[in-house]
Amino acid sequence: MDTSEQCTATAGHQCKHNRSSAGGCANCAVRLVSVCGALELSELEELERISQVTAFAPKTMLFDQGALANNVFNITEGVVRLYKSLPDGRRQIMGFALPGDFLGLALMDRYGVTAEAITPVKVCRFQRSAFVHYIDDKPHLLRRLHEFAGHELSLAQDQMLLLGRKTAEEKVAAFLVNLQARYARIGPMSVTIALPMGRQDIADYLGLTIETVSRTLTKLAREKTVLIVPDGVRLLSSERLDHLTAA
Amino acid sequence: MDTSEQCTATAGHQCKHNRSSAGGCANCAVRLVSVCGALELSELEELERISQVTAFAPKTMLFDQGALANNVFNITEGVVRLYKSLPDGRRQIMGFALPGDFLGLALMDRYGVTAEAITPVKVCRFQRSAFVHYIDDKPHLLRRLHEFAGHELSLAQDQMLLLGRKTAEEKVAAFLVNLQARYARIGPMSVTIALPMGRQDIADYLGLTIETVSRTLTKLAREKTVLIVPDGVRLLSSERLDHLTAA
DNA sequence: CGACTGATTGAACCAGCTCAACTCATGTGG
DNA sequence: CCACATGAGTTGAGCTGGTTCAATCAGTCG
Repeated sequence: MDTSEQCTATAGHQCKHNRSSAGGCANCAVRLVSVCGALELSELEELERISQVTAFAPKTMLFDQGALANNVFNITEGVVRLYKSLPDGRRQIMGFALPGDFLGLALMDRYGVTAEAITPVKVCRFQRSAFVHYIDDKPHLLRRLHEFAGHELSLAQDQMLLLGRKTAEEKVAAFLVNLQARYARIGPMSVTIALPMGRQDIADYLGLTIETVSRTLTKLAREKTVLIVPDGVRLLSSERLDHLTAA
Repeated sequence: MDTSEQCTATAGHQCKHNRSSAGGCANCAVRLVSVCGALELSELEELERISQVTAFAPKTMLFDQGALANNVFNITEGVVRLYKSLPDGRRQIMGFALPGDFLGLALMDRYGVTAEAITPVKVCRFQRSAFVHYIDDKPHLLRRLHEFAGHELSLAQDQMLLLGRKTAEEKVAAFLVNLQARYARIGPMSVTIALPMGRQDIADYLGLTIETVSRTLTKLAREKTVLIVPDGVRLLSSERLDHLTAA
């Protein structure tokens, strides 16, 4: 597997200040839902100067568990999986990062997880040192980062409850409902949920095996709770799903 | 069960400015490992003015999942369990808070978990609004809070890996080793680990049943990896435990 | 002493896992 | 255009780690 970053020193010039959606941060589609939403236009320009738009192909690594955290990232397009691995290959996916999500929130000196692109991904990348310095005299941005961290922590606790105490069916239902809600934050509300990640990723996120995920989805489809479509799922009975999710 | 707070409006006068270890914050045993460690002496005095030392008896509730987060807490003595419950009674303990730990770190408007004293507990309690105001012009304290939140998040991720992918034996071993490390931060390093929480609490923390926890401890004891003592465990083979924890 | 609470142990069970076969696209090169 | 890999997903059949249910044990308190 290609584990190198795209658009590094050798390729950086291709990307710098070359925003995907022309107009830079001010026109960024995910600005308001991202940490940048806390910034004034003048501050945005300053931030833009230390940012670097970078693209990652599917299955390439943004950063590796345990490596020095030289960069922090704001995702603008695509989906990233964040995971920890055990020496024998067991893997737990901590979450799927979507556009608007910030990677490196904790600002710690080493990455706690590995991040890999699932789809083609675009990010705003910042040198951590530059970003930390930028924050220094912007307590409102630090507050925003802290809010995001608090939200992450809350999600992590929900996930602990899920992993420790829920059944396979409840896990899969919660996964679908939560993903729907997250998509709704960055795009139109829809009952058709794209699943860019494979079944193995879903399994490693829910603490199940790929077979159990497959069987559970089939079961939900048999009872007309969902309809399985190519690369996604349509939620037919939110009622049933909500019941499974809450319980 | 008594779910009322000790030392509230009716009893507050008994506690206010009546530090357990005389001398107030400046002499606080856990100050340096707590969020207060980031403060100057003059700032400490100001903080002390908005704090209220409060005691909780075992099995009393500090706050309830979903309630308005009117207070934040800094634990100075005792052990607190933090958990989420499902409507049918299933419970997941998110963590055990020890002296030096801060509750309400995320500063969100509602508590995400329930907090209950396991042992007799003493805390410094702050009105959240007063605490947030106090922070306003102290970015170094906010940075400290953010560091703590990042650490919490990292622990939560370790716990997700544990819950999703580890065996009962690995879970119990990790629990003991981690608890040993946390005790060592606030007291002398020791191979004898107090277990103030019951087996059911350990089970609900590790995503197991009480019987499996008991059987696993018995197994570790049979093979001389640990020695079970009243209200605790002595770690006999850190080597074996570390091996189980890493794997 | 009896009553109660927490912990341990045993035995049967089962949700989810393992192993294996099969399906269904998608791709590829002869 | 077809033969044939290749990879992701599904399905089946049997197994097992951990649960469930139940009995026993060990303190502790009144």
